[in-house]
Amino acid sequence: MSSSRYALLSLLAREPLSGYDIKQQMNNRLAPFWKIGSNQVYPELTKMEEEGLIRLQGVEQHTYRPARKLYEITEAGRQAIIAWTVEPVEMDYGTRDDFLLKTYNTWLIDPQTMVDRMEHARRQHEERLFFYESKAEELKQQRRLASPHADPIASTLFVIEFGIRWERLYIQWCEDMIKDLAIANGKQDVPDPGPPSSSEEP
Amino acid sequence: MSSSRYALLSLLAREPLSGYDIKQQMNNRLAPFWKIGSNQVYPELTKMEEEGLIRLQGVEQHTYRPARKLYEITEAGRQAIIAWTVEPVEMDYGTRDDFLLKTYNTWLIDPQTMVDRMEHARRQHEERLFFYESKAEELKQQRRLASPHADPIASTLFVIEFGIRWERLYIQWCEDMIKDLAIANGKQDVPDPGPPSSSEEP
DNA sequence: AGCATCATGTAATTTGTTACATGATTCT
DNA sequence: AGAATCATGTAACAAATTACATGATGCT
Repeated sequence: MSSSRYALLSLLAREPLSGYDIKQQMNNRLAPFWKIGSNQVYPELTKMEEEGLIRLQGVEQHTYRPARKLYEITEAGRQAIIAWTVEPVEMDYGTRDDFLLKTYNTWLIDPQTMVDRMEHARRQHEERLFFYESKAEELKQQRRLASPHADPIASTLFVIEFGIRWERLYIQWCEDMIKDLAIANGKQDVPDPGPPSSSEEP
Repeated sequence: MSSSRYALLSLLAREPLSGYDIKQQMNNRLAPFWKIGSNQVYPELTKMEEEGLIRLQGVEQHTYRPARKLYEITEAGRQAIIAWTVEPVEMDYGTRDDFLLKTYNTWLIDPQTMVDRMEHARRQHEERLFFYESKAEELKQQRRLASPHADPIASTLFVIEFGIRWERLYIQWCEDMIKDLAIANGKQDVPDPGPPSSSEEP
């Protein structure tokens, strides 16, 4: 069974949501860790309802727009998400990141072009870092200090914290590579592998 | 077009390889960043040959076993991988990590169980860290210091360096979460992180 | 004797992506 | 006027996983 269904259940374990809500939340909370399209959300919700993991809590009808179907998790669903969460994971080696793969090809590319790409990547990750940092601030306000380990917000903060560290790492790594390439470029005995010499192409 | 084909080309840009070699190298070099099954490798090689991006360099026949088909990259292939590498990437939010998703559900789980899982994860990442570190040492010996930016080994080191930092981050994050949960778990003893504490379920 | 390695591949199935379709409302 | 938002979904396609199939050799 795909983990995507458990991503849905993980959200529904916290509060009742519609399919639309779920998609939105993926971009605001689980954001960088899980993304899913409507094509997967709606059929999966139907399936999970049939299996009794969730149930329709109610339908909001605004006359002019499609019915908003709110789902809530059932006790069976709760047990299912707990059972899955508790299963030990084997680390997957399959984290695919295009930029990393491209970095592996640095030797094929004019250094200045590569530096440009790395600065581009760095900027993207900086943006996301800011996003996470403000998200984290916001959540820290809401956290119930009483029973932190049973508080969903504390769990969200774990994940956000990971995101923050990940973005910092990415930014730092980009900067360090840029430095390395600058040194290499500086020596300029470059018998370079050819193509688009200076500023821009494709 | 899937990036997987460019993973193949990235390897073939460095040296001629067979489909089997490619699979092996994914576990020794690109390891954590790209994985692929034989079902994708062989058909993709056929397709790329038809498109003129690679060509059959030779076939080694050992009588008793299947022919070993060595492929080499063509000039068209070289241009293709360069063009792809130079294309700016838009950061993808889709990095899926089951453990991160499970962490999001910490609040549902008995803290001690969660701590056990985090220790398990930490151990896995420690193993991989050691692997990367020794890999990096090995490669640093081979690096040609003359023109570092045109040296494929230097590019590999960029990627390995990322892996090293990533594993360190993961380990540190696990440790910090464990500490947090220990505090939450509270007044109890909470022995030092080390012995796999048994008393487990599913 | 039994299992891992080398080496190619195919088949079946599940996942995931991209695009499309509808349609009133509110924001710019 | 035109775009974005809310809200459901479907269809077509692309990609990935899992399992299977073959088969000699070498290692334990």
